[in-house]
Amino acid sequence: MSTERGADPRARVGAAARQAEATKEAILQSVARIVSEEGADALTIDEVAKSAAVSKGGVLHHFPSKEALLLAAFAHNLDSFEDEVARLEREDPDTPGAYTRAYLRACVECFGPSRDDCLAFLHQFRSIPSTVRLVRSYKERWMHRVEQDGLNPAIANMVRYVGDGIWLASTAGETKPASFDEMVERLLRLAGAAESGGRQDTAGAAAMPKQGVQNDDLETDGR
Amino acid sequence: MSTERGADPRARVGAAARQAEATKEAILQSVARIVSEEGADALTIDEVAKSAAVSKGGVLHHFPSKEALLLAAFAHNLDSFEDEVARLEREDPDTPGAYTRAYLRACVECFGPSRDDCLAFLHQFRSIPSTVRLVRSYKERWMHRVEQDGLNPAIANMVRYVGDGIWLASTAGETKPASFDEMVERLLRLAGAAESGGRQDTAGAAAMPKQGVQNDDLETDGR
DNA sequence: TTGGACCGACCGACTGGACGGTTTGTTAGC
DNA sequence: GCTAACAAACCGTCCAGTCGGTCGGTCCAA
Repeated sequence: MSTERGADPRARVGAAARQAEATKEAILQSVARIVSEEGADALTIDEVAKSAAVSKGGVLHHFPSKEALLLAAFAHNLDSFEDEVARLEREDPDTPGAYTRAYLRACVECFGPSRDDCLAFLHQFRSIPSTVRLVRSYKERWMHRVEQDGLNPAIANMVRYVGDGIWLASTAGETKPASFDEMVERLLRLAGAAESGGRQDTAGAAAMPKQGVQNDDLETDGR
Repeated sequence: MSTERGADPRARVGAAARQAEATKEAILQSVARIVSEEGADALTIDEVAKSAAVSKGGVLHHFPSKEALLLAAFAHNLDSFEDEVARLEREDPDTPGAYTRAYLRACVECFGPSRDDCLAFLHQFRSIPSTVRLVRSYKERWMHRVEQDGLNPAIANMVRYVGDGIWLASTAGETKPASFDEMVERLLRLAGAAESGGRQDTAGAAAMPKQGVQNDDLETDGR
């Protein structure tokens, strides 16, 4: 879990600092809960404050604007998704396509109870440039990982699109169709057979660092 | 094209009525344009009115609320997508999977210039019940068509998820990855080979009528 | 055919509420 | 006592929806 938001230079400690960190976490969880249970339109700062048992000023203290709040929550969501993919990848033997299979399995989990974590931030894609950038960097990490995965990129892309489609369906309230499991099985088999185009060079693995919330343009803490 | 919005009982004629219909069409097109070019947040009634060269009162005259306007535009969008699928299906020999292949091809077109028509109405899914119902009826029509398609439902579902994923990627501003065409080819082949579970009975084809904008709960015209 | 009654299409100023953000205060840890 | 972590009242803007009104067709009786 990447709850520690990347080594703050002026690392603070103490009871107060820990309390503040807990408050931030509560705020982010409230955002996720509201969006998933009541829809994106219900996401107001006042509502977040009430849900997190903090005042409006408290929310604005940690996240200087609603945009910053959205961005942080979005990043938090993407991070935990990537953590989950990484966890699933570790459970799978190191054959070509391991990452892609883990990615698919993580997407499938969206239909379970953890669906509440799937934030419906789509509506912000176009209007918030920083969100667009965040999604782009997320996709670049994905491409980077796929490159090392030694799988036919056409298959990897297919899996990604299916994953996005599953996510979309789940946020729209759909339930699993009868043939769902068979479909997943088929895809896993596709991603399991080393169709490959030959393993690309694996040098520079993990060369692309995870960015998390740290964005150049939008500080999420203090001023 | 289903531009004729289902036989109005008290069928009016005359120049005024035609003008009114043209105005409604202009309003709906403005909604589509604004959402695709400026994002869902920029969609205000004032903006729609300005773009359609109509007054705010004029917009509200045809669509009694913003919700009704959104619903009508969404239905309009879904309708034209289904029209496109139907057109593509007619160009494909009548083998099992014809519908599914047409569906995929229609989704692929989202990456082209017609992407502007892909309304980003997702953000309304949860908050507007009538929209949820609309999407559900749309999916039921899809299921109905797939049933007649004589294809393995797992494949059909896979294609649908990929289509949704493509749509999602396009609204997020992504471009086609290098392996895109190969992926589509693979899927088309999957949907072309009659993996089947045997053709289901074809009786009652088109038994499920298209609903279009006519909803029980939300009139879009008059008062 | 014409004139008046009627109606739908459309206009635009106005209102009331919601909501993002600011400012000023208060408390507690270091 | 200085600063971070909040609280709470407050402000300004934006925006959906209302409402009184205008204008051009349409219809029908004389």
